Amino acid sequence: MQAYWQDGVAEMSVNAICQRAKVSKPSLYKEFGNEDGLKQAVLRDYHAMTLAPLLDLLEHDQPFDTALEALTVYILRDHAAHGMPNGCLFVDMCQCRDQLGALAGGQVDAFRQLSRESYERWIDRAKAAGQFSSPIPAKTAALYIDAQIAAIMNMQRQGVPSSELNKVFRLALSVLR
Amino acid sequence: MQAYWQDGVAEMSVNAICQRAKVSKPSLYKEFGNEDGLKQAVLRDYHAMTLAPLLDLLEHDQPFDTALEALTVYILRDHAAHGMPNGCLFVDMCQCRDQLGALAGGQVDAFRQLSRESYERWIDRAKAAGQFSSPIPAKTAALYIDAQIAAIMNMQRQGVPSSELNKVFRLALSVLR
DNA sequence: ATGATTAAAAACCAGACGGTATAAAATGAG
DNA sequence: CTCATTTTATACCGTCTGGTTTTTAATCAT
Repeated sequence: MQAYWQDGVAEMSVNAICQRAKVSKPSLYKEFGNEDGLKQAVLRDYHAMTLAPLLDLLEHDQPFDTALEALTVYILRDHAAHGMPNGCLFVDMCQCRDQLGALAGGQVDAFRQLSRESYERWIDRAKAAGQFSSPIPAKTAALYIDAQIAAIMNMQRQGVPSSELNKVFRLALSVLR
Repeated sequence: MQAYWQDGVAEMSVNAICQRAKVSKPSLYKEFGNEDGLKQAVLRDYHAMTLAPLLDLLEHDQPFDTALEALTVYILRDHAAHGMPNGCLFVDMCQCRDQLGALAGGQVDAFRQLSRESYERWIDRAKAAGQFSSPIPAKTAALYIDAQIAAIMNMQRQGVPSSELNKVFRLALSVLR
């Protein structure tokens, strides 16, 4: 996961993974079957570690603005300070989805749909509670949030300073308040 | 260009390009030197055809809102209706920049910087003319616009319907008015 | 029609890829 | 200690990659 996250899924070969993890190739293939299986396993771990906590923020029974601020803080948190590479492995996998096999590719699709549905339900609940007054359709807002997060992660990996990321992301989300 | 645009730069090999263009491999290498040179040439053509006209919209001496609307229309125009593949070849190349050689990679960097500078100058001019009242720094706004365009192009390639792209993009730009 | 020039087709090259078989080394039970 | 099992390292396989060489075909001025 570390290798894929840091250097990009498209850049890491199975050989390089084995070398870096100090694991023999047969061992890797016994554990994961093939490259596709490895990527799927990595993506599942990454989701549980990084994406699920984000979606979980939205499930707590808190005011929309509070949840939105929590999401903002989570997205903009300093990766390096937590020993994480910059960028988002999931966003990276979405972007090279065509290069993925059936397992990892399907997993990407599933997680993407899950995220968008979570955002949409969240917005719907906020609307029902009268905390989301704008006439933006929930589906559109969900797509919008998803796109903004991906955009920030892309910029983070490109090396845009976090002060700029802060301004851009808060600017983007200001339209939802 | 068509091949890279349609199938993704990371997916197209030199062999596949030759086959598709019905050109012999030695001819291609005589013309472009190597794969990196081919990609650079493609990117230059793509920029002249698709990116430069966009940046050119901003240079006309028209009110900020008018230019913003022209930009919106240009970004949201129907690719299929003009015989173009969905998505943006430049955005694709930015995202797999690490897989590019020195020539194409440098060209990507140059064009990216050029775009952001154009946006920034445009905002600065609008501010000076009193047509951009919000306190957003020009640099941040430039980064923001760049990110929004890339996000729309990514969604377009993912197959998000254009009606949704319209709503999302106009929502994103509404913060600049 | 012929001979020089150019382009294309095909085969070829070394290296890297994903994936596997085989042989050596480490491990654990009796 | 010994034998059976498992893990590892190494070498290997076929295929594909970017890139070249060689041979064949087409062009064209004379």
